[in-house]
Amino acid sequence: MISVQPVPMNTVMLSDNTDSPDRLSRWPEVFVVPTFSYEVEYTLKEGNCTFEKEGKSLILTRDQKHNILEGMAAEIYKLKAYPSGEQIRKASEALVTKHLCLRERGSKTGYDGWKNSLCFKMGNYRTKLSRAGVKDVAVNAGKRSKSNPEASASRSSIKRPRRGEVNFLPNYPSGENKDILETLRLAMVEEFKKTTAERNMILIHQHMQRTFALRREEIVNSTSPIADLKERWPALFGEAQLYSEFHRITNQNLPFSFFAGLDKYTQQLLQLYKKKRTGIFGEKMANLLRAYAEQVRLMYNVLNIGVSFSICVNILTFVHQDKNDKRSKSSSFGWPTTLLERRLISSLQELQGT
DNA sequence: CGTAGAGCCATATACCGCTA
DNA sequence: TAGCGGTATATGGCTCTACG
Repeated sequence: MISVQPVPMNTVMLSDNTDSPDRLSRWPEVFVVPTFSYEVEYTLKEGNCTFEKEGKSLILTRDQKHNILEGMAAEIYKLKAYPSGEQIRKASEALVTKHLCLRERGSKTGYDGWKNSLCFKMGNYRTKLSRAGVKDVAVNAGKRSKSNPEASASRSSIKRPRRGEVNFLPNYPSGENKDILETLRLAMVEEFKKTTAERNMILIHQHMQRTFALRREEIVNSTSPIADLKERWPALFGEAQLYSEFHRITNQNLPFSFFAGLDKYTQQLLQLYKKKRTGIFGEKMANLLRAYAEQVRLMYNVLNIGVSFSICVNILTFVHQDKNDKRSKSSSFGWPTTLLERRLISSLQELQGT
């Protein structure tokens, strides 16, 4: 069972200071096609008119196609250095949806060719960026080949970007270098030698933000044991910073997404519990529901924002009713009725109704 | 106008992690 | 452990540009 200690929303959590690229959003539901060069935009505008009138697709010159692919690649790279096939498919679909004249007649979807071209383009684009020294792609480049047989094999001893790791290996923030960031790291280690009451948590949070690139570099490039990591980055193992770091890497709020995921299974959980309330299983379920309810209540109370309404209502009202049922049978469920609880249930039900 | 060089797209191949 | 899928890299072919 996780213990939720929410991160105050007025922290700097959403403003990563990680340079190049600032991946502050996850892959969108609908990919936003960028604006291309003036010449290409004009040609597309004309082409779209012709397509609407005569149904003719546009024939692009080499440079025009290059401009489109380059623009698309740059836009995709802002979101992810290594997009999945599905993500490239979505981008291609968005492209031919916005510019109907780019729809291919030969393919079933109308964008199979674009998808293929974008796949290759992303590969070439990564090579280009890697040669320019962009870290999150350069880390995987320069591996063994016919001309370079002595080099280590690709993908060996390297932590690859996982699904959801949108900020895999960011460059240092502009104006910062390793020495400056190392000084900040040491300052944090010093802070952690103080007592909890004396510790400057605001300073630690700010330093953790600034040193994100350095930390990622250490984690991605070296396979340091956890003990070393704990020694070098003690703040990382605190609950608030753990959530913040997760957010910095994936742009996702860990506790919220956990509860959102759990939300889907609430009904089944409750039905399961209703069917079997006795024995060890029933006891475990009761404990589980109580703990969830407590966490949800805590989150709602502290953050005062509406997350996971249905789970709140489902669990809290259920536990509340269940407790009353049990009481009527002179068996305490062990759940204290508080003003807060009653206020919360009614306010959640109100919100649910709106 | 012919040619060399550069840049780009696309293909082939090797390698590695993941999974059934 | 074999097969699959994803990635890096080398390279071929094409087009464009600069230059003599």
